[in-house]
Amino acid sequence: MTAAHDIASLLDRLSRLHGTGRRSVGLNPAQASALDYLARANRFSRTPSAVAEYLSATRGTVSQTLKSLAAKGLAEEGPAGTDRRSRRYDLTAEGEALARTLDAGGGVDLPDHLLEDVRNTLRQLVMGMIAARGGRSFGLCRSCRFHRNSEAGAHCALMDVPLRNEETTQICQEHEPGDCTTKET
Amino acid sequence: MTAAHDIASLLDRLSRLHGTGRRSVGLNPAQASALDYLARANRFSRTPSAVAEYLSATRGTVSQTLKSLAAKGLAEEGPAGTDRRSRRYDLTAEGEALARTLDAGGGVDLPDHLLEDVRNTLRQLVMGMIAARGGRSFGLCRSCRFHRNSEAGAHCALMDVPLRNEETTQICQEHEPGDCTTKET
DNA sequence: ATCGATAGTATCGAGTCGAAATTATTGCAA
DNA sequence: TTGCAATAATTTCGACTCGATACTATCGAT
Repeated sequence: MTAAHDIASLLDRLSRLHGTGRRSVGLNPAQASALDYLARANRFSRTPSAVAEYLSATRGTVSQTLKSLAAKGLAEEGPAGTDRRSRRYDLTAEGEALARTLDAGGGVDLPDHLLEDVRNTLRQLVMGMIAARGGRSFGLCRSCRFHRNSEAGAHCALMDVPLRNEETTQICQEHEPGDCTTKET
Repeated sequence: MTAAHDIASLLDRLSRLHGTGRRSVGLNPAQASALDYLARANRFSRTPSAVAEYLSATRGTVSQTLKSLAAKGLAEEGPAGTDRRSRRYDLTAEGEALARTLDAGGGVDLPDHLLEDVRNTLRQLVMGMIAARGGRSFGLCRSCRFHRNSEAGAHCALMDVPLRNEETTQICQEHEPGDCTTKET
C-alpha cells in the first residue's frame, strides 16, 4: 500500500460520503457540482466549455447537465459576448438560493483550525494534479498575473476590461497564477 | 464562502480529477472503487452489504456493480460462511492484477512529506464524516479493539477466530477503533 | 411453528458519461 | 474573397450508476 494509493482510496470514500449528502435536494452530484461552479464563476467563465474543463468532463456531458439545470428553472441560457458560437448559463434567483443552501450544509464538521489545514492541503493537492495534467487553475482574480488594481478600480489585463468589485472574488477560467501563489488561488 | 464549503468544492474537483484517470482501464468509477475495496478487505468484509456501506451506496446498486465485475471476469461470487443468505465476492487473479495496476497509477504526484500530510488530513476528515453519520470505520485489525496478539498468532475477539498474518493488514467491516486511534485506522 | 429482521436480487426511470457525428461560427491564409 | 481548418456547442448512442421499490430466501428468537 503506497501513500499515493492510500490517498486515492481516501479520496474515493470521501467523495462518496460527500456526494450522497447532496442528493437530498433533488440534484445528482453532477448537477450539484455544475450549480456550485456557476454560482462562483465570473461572466467570462460560465460557458459549457469552461464548466467542462473545470469538472474534468467532456463538453457533451456538460451540455446535458446544464440543460437539465435550465429545465429545472435553476439556470438560464443566453449568448456569451460577441462570439455567436458561445453560450453562457447564468443562475436564476432560484438557482442562487439553492447554491446557498448547498453551501450551508457542507456536512464537514471539524474544529476550525483543522478546517484551515484541510483546505490548504486539499488546495495543494488539486493544484498538483492540475499542473500534472496541464489543466487550468480556475483561480480568483486577485491571485492572477493579469490582475491590475488602479485608483479607477480593478482591471483585467488579459481581457482588457474593467472588473466590478464582486467579480474579483469569482472564479475565472483564464486565471494564471501570479506572484502571490500561496493562498486563494 | 465558508471554509467548509471551500473544502466541499475542492473535494468535488479532486474526486473528478481522480475519477477520470481511472476510466482509462475500462472501468467506471463505481467499478474501480468496488475493485479496490475487494482487493483490500478481509474475508469477513467482501459481502455486498459491506461494500455498500463502505461506498455509501445502496445494496441494490452495489449488487449490480459487483455482478458487472464478475461478468468481466475480475471477481467471483460464492457463499460466505454458514449463513446461506450471505454471498462473498473474491477477486480473480485477473482482478488482483488490475487492482495492482490502479494502485500504481494513482496520479497523485507530490513530495513525500506532503503525501504524508495529505494522507493524515484526509483520514481525519473521513473519520469525522463517518462519525457524524454513525457509519463504520472500516479499519485494519491492528487498530481494532477486538484485536488480540498471543504467541499463537493474531486473533479476533469478536468473531473468535484466528487470523492469518496478512489478514491483519486488510480492511474489516466489523472494525471498531481501539486505544491507539491516531494512525492506520 | 410463526414472524419479524436480514442478505441479496430484479426492475424501473432519470440521469451520467465518453465517443462520435453534426451544425454554426470564426479567423486565417492563399 | 474564397476556402478551410479550428472552435463552441449540441445531439445521439450504448453502457452504466443510482435510489426506490418490491421481491425471495434465510435466519433467529419466541
